[in-house]
Amino acid sequence: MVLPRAAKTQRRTRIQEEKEERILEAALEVFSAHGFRGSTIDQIAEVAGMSKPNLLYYFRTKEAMHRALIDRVLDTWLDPLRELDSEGNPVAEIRSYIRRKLELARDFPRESRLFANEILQGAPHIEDELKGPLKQLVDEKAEVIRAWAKAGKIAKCDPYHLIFAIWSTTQHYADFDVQVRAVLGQEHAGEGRFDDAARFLERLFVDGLQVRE
Amino acid sequence: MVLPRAAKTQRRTRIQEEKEERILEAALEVFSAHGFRGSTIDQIAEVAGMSKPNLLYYFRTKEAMHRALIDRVLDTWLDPLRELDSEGNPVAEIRSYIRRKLELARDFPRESRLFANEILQGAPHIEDELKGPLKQLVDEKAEVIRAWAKAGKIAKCDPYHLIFAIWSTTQHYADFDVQVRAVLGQEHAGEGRFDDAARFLERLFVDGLQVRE
DNA sequence: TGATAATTTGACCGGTTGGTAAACATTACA
DNA sequence: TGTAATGTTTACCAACCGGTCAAATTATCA
Repeated sequence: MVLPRAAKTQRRTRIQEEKEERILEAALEVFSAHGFRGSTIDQIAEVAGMSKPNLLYYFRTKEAMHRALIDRVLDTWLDPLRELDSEGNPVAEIRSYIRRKLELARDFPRESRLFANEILQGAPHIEDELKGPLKQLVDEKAEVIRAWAKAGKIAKCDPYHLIFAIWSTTQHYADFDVQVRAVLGQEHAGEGRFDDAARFLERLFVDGLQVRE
Repeated sequence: MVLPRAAKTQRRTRIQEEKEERILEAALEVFSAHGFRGSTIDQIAEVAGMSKPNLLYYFRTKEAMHRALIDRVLDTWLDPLRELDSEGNPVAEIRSYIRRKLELARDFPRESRLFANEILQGAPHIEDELKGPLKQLVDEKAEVIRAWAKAGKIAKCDPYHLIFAIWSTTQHYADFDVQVRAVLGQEHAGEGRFDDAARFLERLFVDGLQVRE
């Protein structure tokens, strides 16, 4: 039989799990570096150390690979925001949200670039995720922030734009890494830039959120 | 004769100027939406309303189009930073820098995305510009900011990361527009989000830069 | 107006790319 | 062990894509 393609069987075999894992790892490497259109199945196959038809045995199309990858990575990507705790100390919560996001940018830049590529080009494959789960989560957390402001625990500010500002400043160090490196030059080539960024951003946001008068 | 290709002649004809203009406008539309690799000459030709060989009469290769486009847009893109005046009032200067960058993101989102696409994928075509003119300009302006901090006119902070933060927060509204729209939802679909962003960002940075104690 | 240069186009080419078909190899399991 | 299901590979195809060429059309100007 030729068809099953890991769908008909109830239980996934050991080989299926291993190979799908290897493929998605390779797909992350390639898609995050060149975008969907700029990536080829051959490139992914080479990184995975498998033949092209073999990849297509596990994922019927290039789109299916991309989709599976996005589904897998999206949850992890949103975890830091989910952890924002309405019961905690507001300023401390936001500070550690920034730190977690920056750690993600440092440790998982490929995941960040995967989404950046996608959104930059109009989010043709993840529009539903943006308008559904993402919006829902942001709405919920924006309400938490708004409540903090109302209670006088942080300065009044637009919670949506605060979240955008935290996203953009932290992800910048993953998505625009080559620019950051180019501007900072050789002397800051190490990972120290993330510590500098953390210090700067925590100060910027924490001072900006302090209640005035 | 078949060859000239707008190079042999000393003076560019009216037709040459018009057509090159049309092509670069179309190229901006397409490259900014799909990235270099994701764009095809046919797409650009269709947007420009010209035939593919006709484009290639004015620009020998796809790369030449891209290169001409980047050269043309880069200067405009860096103008706001150039205008940062060491003689002016520090806080006012930074505030108006933010405002100008945000206006650029609102009025020229395609130009922003053009660079974002390029940098995100490792800046294969503009590495020299990043390490040369861009770094030079940023170094110069970082020194201005550092001097302001040293003179006690603004809070001490890492000037490079301050510039990165301003870049990322403002360009976010151009580069990740679909995400911003998706999260804000229908109700904020108009251009009002740029005014909200301006209010938020000016407050964030200005408060964050106020000298403490 | 006529000749020359500039511009435009349709037909085409070779390489790449996503994807398929079918033969072959390996694994799981009764 | 035998056999059916699963996994892998070779050869291949059709569409696409960057770019060329030569012929045809249009603009320029003496």
